[in-house]
Amino acid sequence: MEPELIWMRPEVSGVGRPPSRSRAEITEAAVRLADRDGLAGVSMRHVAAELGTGAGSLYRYVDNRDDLLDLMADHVYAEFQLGEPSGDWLSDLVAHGLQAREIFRRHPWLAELVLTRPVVGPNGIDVTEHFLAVLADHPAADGDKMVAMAMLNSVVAAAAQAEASPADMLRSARYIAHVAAAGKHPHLAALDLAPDGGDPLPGALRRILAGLLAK
Amino acid sequence: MEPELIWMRPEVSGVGRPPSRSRAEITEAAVRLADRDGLAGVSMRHVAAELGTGAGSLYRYVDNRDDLLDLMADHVYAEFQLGEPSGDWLSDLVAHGLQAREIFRRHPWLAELVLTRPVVGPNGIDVTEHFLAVLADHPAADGDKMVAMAMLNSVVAAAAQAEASPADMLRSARYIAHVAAAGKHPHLAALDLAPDGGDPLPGALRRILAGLLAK
DNA sequence: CCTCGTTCGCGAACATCGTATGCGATGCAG
DNA sequence: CTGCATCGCATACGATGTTCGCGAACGAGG
Repeated sequence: MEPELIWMRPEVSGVGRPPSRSRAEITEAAVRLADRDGLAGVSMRHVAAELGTGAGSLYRYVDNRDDLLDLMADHVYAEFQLGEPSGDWLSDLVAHGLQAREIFRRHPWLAELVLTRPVVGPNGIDVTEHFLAVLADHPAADGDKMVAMAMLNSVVAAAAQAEASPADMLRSARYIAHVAAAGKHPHLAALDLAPDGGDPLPGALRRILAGLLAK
Repeated sequence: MEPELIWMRPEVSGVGRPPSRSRAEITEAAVRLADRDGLAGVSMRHVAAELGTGAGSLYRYVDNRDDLLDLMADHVYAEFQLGEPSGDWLSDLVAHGLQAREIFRRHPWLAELVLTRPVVGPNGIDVTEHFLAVLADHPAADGDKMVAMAMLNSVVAAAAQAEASPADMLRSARYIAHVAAAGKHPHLAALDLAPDGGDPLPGALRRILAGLLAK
């Protein structure tokens, strides 16, 4: 009956026997495990084993598995290096997106998490604040800025996911080639997606952000 | 050892006892169930029960649960009404996005699915072909068109998800208000997201697409 | 019409999962 | 030193995805 985000609930109760572990410790173990075995490997039992404790004990720190996933996503968001805005908001945001890709590369499980749920822990909030700070002098409406941030995240996450599971991409490409060969989808058959060398992401982010936040 | 999409695998084998059900029948049962109980309610056992059969029997039609989810997503994509391009690509794409929202509203489980995996079944392919047809005369690069399509999907799916689970939105908003009150996030505290009446999505889609596909 | 080969439907089984509960141990406040 | 709230843990429960083996069902070939 407490539908509050986990960060709204106090970690220590103050009275009674003090806990032997912390949320941070559990989160780190879960992240370590996800980095090694993927999101599916993050079961309550495995996390508990990683900490040398029992599965049920985790529920003293976390209401359910979703809480743990929230903690994990926000935890790795601490890896963002949030510098001072340079005055060139476009370059700053593109750099921010590239930084996000590095984090997604270090933690391949993060993309799926970010696409499904919003990251609104302390670190997620700091990232949002930084994003808004970069755009502080931009005339766009606040709503549009938030949309731009969400789309920057989505694009980078989607790119990271494609990068992380090339087998799935090939499967889709094989099927598309198959139906294109049938001849009933001329535009699809005429698709030319060959990258012209180099990293396509920076240019894509530039165009997307410039388009979205055009004056 | 057959890493092909389910639509590449033949449904009927031609020899031996013929199956008593079809992929379509199973997919419809799964969709019906998801509409009623959400994605979590779509378990192999429940789907089987809906069809009056055993859980193991489904594996004659589908390799695993993910295959079934692929089938479901593509199945509801048949609800798209793909008319002839009007010549005004922007209006056509906005209308397409609003149509997508209607589908997401009818099938609240679809948003999560679309955000996680690409929809590349027969109907998904048709939708893509239609999207490209609308943009046939547009000078943008093919890659940019595909990015635009992905982002249109993401935005609508995200909006639909927010619409479908207002409780989660309120939880996040409550937390954000809490940290904003602490005073260390001035830009966040100054956020003004009040909608100025009316449906904000059409305008947002217009701006996004116009920005993305600007000449 | 009968037989053969193959596939089907199904029930049982297996490993694993998230989660609830009860109990003895623990450590701080007074 | 005592009281007591909280802790850690073992156990248990229901449900999940998936595999396997069996007998029944069906179409094709003779």
